[in-house]
Amino acid sequence: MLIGTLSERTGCHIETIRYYERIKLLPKPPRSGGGHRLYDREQVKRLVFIRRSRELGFSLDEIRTLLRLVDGKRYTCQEVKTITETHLDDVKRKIADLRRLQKTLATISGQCEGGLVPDCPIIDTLLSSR
Amino acid sequence: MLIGTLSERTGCHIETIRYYERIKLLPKPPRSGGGHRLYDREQVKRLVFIRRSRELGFSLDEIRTLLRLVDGKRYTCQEVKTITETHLDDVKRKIADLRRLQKTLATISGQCEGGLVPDCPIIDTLLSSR
DNA sequence: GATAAAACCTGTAGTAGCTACAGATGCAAG
DNA sequence: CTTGCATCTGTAGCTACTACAGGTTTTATC
Repeated sequence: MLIGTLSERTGCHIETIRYYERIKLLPKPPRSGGGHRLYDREQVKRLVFIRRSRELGFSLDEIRTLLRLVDGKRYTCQEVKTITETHLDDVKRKIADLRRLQKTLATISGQCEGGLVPDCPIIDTLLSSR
Repeated sequence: MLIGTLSERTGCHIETIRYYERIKLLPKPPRSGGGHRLYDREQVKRLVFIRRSRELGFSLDEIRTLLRLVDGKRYTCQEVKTITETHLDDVKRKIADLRRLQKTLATISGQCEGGLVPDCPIIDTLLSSR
């Protein structure tokens, strides 16, 4: 299987696949006589794992750790669960931060009538130190 | 006022101030005989504006636009309000995305008992293409 | 006036996670 | 044999900073 096929089957861009190889998330694949990368079904599985994890917001570093656990086959549920829950806490914190932002933005946006005058309560808010 | 003082008064790191100058968010300040940057109160105001906008999640590009409007003094409330509301929509979208993530993560984390067996429902989820 | 310490200077490289080239090959079909 | 697509390597770009290294200026103390 050539890189283009792997790309289609996983939904990862070709450049991304080569990038993952460079940073050692994917092993160096064997090559054809002309130097083209050759992949098998095992690599499809691995790349789908990576992609799925990215969709869930795991960092490449967290994914590297997960893959090491899976590769070593000596992982315990506890290790995996800990990584997941740490990440979940991150997500929760981000949501809380964004909610606060949303509130402030809605407030200052609501104060502005969108008229033609160059005296804008939004700008005023941004200019005042707090 | 030297860069260290500006830094203290605005809460921006010195490196960040120089960075903002490099990318033309801040104008090049006059220099002392020895080449040190000299700032006045006007620049404190401008930098506070930038900082406050960053805290609200505006990108440097959005801030550049806001500053251009303020600098030109020919902005209307409508222009400012549009930028703010576009940004607010962004924030709302991010919150929605993260909520979905949170749900999925909580679900898969809940399926896992955290035992010692190397058969983990989290890993299983990540390995399956959907 | 000498000296030491703090603050400042420039320029460059690193961070995350890709994406986008340029310019050179490999390979298959007509 | 040539056209055209896929692939190759290597490098630079993106956001918004941060962190040096190695040098100079300013300020404080003696």
